[in-house]
Amino acid sequence: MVTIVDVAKHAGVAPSTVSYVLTGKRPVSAETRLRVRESIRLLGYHPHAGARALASSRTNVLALVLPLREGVHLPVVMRFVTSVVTAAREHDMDVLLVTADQGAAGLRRVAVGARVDGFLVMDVGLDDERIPVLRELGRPAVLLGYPAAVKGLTCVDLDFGAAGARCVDHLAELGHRSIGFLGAPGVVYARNTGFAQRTLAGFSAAVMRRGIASTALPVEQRRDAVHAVVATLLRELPRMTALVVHNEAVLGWVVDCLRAAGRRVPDDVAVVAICPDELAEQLRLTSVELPSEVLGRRAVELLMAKLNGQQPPPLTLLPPNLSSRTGFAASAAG
Amino acid sequence: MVTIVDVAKHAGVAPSTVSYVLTGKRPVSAETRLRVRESIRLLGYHPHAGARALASSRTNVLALVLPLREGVHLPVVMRFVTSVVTAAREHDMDVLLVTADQGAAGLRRVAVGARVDGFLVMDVGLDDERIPVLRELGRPAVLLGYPAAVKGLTCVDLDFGAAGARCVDHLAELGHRSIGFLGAPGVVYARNTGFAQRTLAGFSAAVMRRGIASTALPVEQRRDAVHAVVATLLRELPRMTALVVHNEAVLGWVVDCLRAAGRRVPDDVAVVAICPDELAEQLRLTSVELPSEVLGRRAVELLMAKLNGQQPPPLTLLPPNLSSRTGFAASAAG
DNA sequence: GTGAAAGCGCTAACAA
DNA sequence: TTGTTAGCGCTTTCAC
Repeated sequence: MVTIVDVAKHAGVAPSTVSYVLTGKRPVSAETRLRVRESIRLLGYHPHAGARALASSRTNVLALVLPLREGVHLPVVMRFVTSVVTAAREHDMDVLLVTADQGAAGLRRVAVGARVDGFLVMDVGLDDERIPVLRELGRPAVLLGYPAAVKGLTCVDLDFGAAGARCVDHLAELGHRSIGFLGAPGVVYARNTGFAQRTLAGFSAAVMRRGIASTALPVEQRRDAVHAVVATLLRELPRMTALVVHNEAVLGWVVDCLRAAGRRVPDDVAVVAICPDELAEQLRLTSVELPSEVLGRRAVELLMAKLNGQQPPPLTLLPPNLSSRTGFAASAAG
Repeated sequence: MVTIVDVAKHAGVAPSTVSYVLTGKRPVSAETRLRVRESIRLLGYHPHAGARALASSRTNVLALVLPLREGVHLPVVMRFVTSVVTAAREHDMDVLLVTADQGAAGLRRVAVGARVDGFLVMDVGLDDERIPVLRELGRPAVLLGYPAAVKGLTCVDLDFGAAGARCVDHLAELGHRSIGFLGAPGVVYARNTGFAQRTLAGFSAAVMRRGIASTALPVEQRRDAVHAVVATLLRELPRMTALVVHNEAVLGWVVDCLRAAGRRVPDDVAVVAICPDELAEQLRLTSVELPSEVLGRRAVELLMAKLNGQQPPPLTLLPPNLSSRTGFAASAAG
């Protein structure tokens, strides 16, 4: 194995100099730096991660804590994971996967065992049990989603409240006066999940403010359930001309069911979705983007800031971004 | 920070004894072992991963190399990831995420930097560029999917050839004499991806053997494309009474399109899918399971065997498992 | 069955 | 601007 001593000998310098060339923690003359770099390349030297971690108490690894439970849309998680890994690599960081089922013990294990420098925690609920543990561990952490009290934390999220309101505003400006809302499965609301409740709250406040008629319903991820709930909505809100859908898993079925019920989309019912752009693009629906990539990147950047001793604000909310898609509706079967 | 020395002092033994209690690499009297365990618990001791890696040249981390490119079904990847993490934890291993876009350099970096003990590589193609790199690195690796030449490697996969044949056998036994096949997007076949080609090969050989009429077509992941391809199939194979679908992303649409074309499923056209059980269950379709969980677990076990110096066989093929679902077809819209 | 002590490869304080 | 060296916390050989 090639060690730092080998490189030092080869370049005719001290081991510490090689270290400083690598970390940049102290100035090295251009000439030596070049020579050292060349030796590193020639010998194919890669610093030993463990030795580095031991000596510097920095691992250059961050823990990504994933949910993977009912109601989370897997493609969204994957997009997020990808952007986190990519952004992390740009900061010379690797990503260790911790699944939520490992729970608080898992967090403690990787933190106390000095396996990671910090945490990225996805899918944080309004009263998340992991938060006290994270506080206790005292390791830098960034949360996706946010609990009721954000003091002393660092959280990022889409501004779901604003997203719900944005959909209403858009539809209201188009003249709609009766708007339905289809949300996540009931269990998601029962679980006190921040994003679902905040979207609904934003929607409700906006329709209230404008005096628009509305009905909101949860939707399970089964085709027959979608069929039933769409029927209910059409019955309860007979003059409905627009629909906001915050449930990417059933979005396609909702459109199918509306068409099957004789409603043209978007002519009779304008559908606005809160979902990944890709999906909305595919279904040709106006939508508020679920910016997984931006969120992942931002989360990594906030974590890096904390690792560098900075104190970012407790809550970063990304403004919603509505894309109007008024082209031809893709219609096939159904 | 609590170190092994603290624990040793607290228990009144030598640091090495604590180490041996933890690793089990040499017998310790029941009495001392108990005392040490108690001290560990009391002090909340977790060994420092870096120090351990440095001293033992074992990191207890495995690298999971993920694809994340066009044509891979994200939920399947996630299921696989979950089972890998779960199985790894049962062997006291953590999982480091490496995305395929980091390429060969990424593999080299984590291997030479002694960040991981071994590799799990997903979505291996018939002529995968990462294989020579893995050979060169000499680190234990297990591949999911397999290249043309498996000599000296360790590969696991579903026996896709047998899966394709199994579908035909099942349908032939039910009396079907004209069977269609809808596969992955064209690009997947062009990329020389093992699983797609092997399924098709197994299907083709089986229909040939039985003298069954058949047509096979690739399917893109757009609704209109599905509509078109189903129309083509019904035209080309007018007496078709059964259909094998190996493309989970469009499976729902295929059923929709058949029904829209006036064919009852499964009465007029019996559909057999090769897809995750969950999806088939939801659509009430007979299917050959895509056993992500089993594959992930098996892959981890093979890797652990290699890390323990064993030499598992170069190719493990899981036999296909067909579940017949002949209950009522769920019909909603369409 | 247990202890003592020599490293593992690197970083960072101290020295020049 | 660069070199010297003492650890970081653990494993493992050697000795008892």
